[in-house]
Amino acid sequence: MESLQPIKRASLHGTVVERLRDLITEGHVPPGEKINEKALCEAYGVSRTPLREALKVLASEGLVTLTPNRGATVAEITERDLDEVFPILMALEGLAGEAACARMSDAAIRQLRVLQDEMEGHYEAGDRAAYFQTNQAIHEAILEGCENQTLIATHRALAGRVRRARYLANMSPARWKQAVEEHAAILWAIEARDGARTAQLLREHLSNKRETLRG
Amino acid sequence: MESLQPIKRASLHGTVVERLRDLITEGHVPPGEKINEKALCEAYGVSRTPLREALKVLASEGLVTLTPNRGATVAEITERDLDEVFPILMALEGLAGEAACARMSDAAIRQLRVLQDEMEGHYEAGDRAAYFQTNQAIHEAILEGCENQTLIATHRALAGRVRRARYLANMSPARWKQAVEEHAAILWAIEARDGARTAQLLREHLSNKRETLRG
DNA sequence: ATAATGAATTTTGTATGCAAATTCAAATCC
DNA sequence: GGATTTGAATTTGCATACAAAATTCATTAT
Repeated sequence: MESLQPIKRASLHGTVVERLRDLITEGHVPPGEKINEKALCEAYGVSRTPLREALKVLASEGLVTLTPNRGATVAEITERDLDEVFPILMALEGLAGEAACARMSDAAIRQLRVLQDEMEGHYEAGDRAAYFQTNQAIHEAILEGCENQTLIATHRALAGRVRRARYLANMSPARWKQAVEEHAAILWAIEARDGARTAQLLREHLSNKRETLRG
Repeated sequence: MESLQPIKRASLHGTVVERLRDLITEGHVPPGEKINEKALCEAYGVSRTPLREALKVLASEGLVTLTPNRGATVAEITERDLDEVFPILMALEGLAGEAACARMSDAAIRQLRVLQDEMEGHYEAGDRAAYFQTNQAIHEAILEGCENQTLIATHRALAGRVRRARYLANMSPARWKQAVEEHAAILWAIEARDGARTAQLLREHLSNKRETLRG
């Protein structure tokens, strides 16, 4: 019975963390931008205490930079950061893909196929925003498939840091086509439950993604 | 000139984060233990504000559990947590070992040899505490060697969660001997700058470590 | 004796207050 | 005119205050 579930009382600081995290990872606040506590407090209608707690958490996630006595800024993403993060994402997604092949239900894999078809539709239509979103959903679904909450959380934190960079990057038509094909191959490997191949393809896919982001 | 370096003004909450993190990862506070804010405030001589900010950060690192309106407890480590964390640590340390082989200076590798000899000395002497500490230092030195700050930070956060478990586990004499031998092999691979082999050996070493913790 | 009730106490979550540091700009000097 | 100084206005960091929730504990009812 749903009515017997514990009522989720969202704490203010928790809500603020989520709102701010979305704001930053979705790219609505440019990197390097100063975060004014007072202004944000008024915008959200909360006092400085929960806001500052949220900023500390986001700083530990690497989304904001805290400078003593100077407050918070949205963290910048350097080329070096991308060089650091992508090898880790490759390792993590490879690991997740391998586990997902072993653990995902057939139904979950069919759902992945639905997403893939949907994404190919966005590609055909040339809808970059929708493509990007479905792409994101596919990567997350594979991660969910590994059923390792720690891996999911670790990946999410790192992926969040570079999501903005991926938003901004506009792929060439050739690269876009290639990316869709890579995704198709990944899905075949998953449907065949070939863990090693899935891992390998995911790593290559991410490696290529890194190259398209290179400035 | 040292006198011209910026004076590092440690923020209170940052200091509290470090102190509390050590307290928990070193196992001085048992998992599940309730964290009383008032008591900790008095012990550290700080007010609740910086302490609570620190707790939020540690919660996002997975070291403490925050329950709405009920405060903080030291996070428990379940077998399932270990099953989740170790595969990730294997992937991360493998990645770090591979990079370290390519990037570490000869001097740094010689320093690693010093640590290895030191650790073998502790093994001969049967000094588990000292062995554990040097062991830790070796793993950290390899991580440092990869020169990937993001990888170092990600690894540190995950390793911190299971450090307590490793403290508690007492290896059998046979397993202890094997662990020392594994470390020797890892160092040979690093000295030969054989990245692939180093990665492989590190993953196996961690996999074995996981097995000794089981039960 | 045990369980249930509810008032007193403690603890938590958020807001506010205050001192120190930083920023910005007008005023000063070269 | 441009650089430098100085002081008011912000802004930050920490402490404290207060309301809501949870816990404790004595009291009552079964």
